[in-house]
Amino acid sequence: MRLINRNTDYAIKALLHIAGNSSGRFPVSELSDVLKIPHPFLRKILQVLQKEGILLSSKGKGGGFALAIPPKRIYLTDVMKIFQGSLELDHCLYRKELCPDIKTCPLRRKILSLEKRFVQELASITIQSLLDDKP
Amino acid sequence: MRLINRNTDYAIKALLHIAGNSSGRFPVSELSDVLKIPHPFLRKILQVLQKEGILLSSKGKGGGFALAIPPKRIYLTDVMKIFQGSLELDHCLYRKELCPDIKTCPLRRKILSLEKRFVQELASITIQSLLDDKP
DNA sequence: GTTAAATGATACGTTTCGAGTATCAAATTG
DNA sequence: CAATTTGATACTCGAAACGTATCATTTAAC
Ligand code: FES
Ligand code: FES
Repeated sequence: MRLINRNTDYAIKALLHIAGNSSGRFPVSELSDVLKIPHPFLRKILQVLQKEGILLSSKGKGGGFALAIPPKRIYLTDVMKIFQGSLELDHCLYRKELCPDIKTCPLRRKILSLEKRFVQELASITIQSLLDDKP
Repeated sequence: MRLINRNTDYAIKALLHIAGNSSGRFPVSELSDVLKIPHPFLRKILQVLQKEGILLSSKGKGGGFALAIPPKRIYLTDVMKIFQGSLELDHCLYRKELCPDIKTCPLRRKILSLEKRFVQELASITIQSLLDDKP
């Protein structure tokens, strides 16, 4: 099962690098170098994080990206939502509204309850907590 | 997030139908009719379940599929493994063996522990337990 | 002010994979 | 034999994931 896609993973890695090194601005060139992520791809990702208010950016020489909010307030689930959409563990193939079985589907009830707890646990992970875990 | 794909879902629905109606053999034609699943697609799915020892099959007139083992012993996670591969919530994009960060990746540890509990809970679901839930 | 280095915006290409179809062969029943 | 069923397997199609390319804009340093 794919829990986390590349966009999210790269985003988290970039955020960890920025949060873990308190210099001012990090240009994409530095990040893509250190993290071995294709430059234009990472750039697109960071631009999204900027639009979403997680990163600040400045153009021109000496520019780059910096955190817009403290690592404690950057949640893994936020990043996942940005790059992967809803976190619901959608077992149902049809769009929920259209599913002919939604009333009777026995899988649905079971999974909804498991889902809730799982997402709650996921939601406790922040950039800060990931940093704290590092050796 | 896609927890369950179409193969798995269709497989579960077919298994529920078979388990819930104690006639002898269920030809694909009947199942695909009742469950509104394209005939050749469902057929392929049931053939896999047969190979995996979950269904019995017999050819020819009056043939079809029947459970090979009791509903209590058919686990959702077994079906998921068959059609979706490993249940690991693989956050890592690279194949595990090749991932350059596998030692240091802070996401990995966090997610592995959440994963364990989640899969354990999933693993409690069987065809029988789904049947019992039905109204 | 010119130039180099950076991001903003956005369009495009490529690969992968999920979902479903098509076909022929083999078995079973009557 | 004829009809009905599964076995095996190759193929198509479309969407989504993944990644590239390009041009415009801003900024700092010289
Ligand atoms: S198949 Fe749609 S809710 Fe279960
Ligand atoms: S990125 Fe490979 S283990 Fe985390």
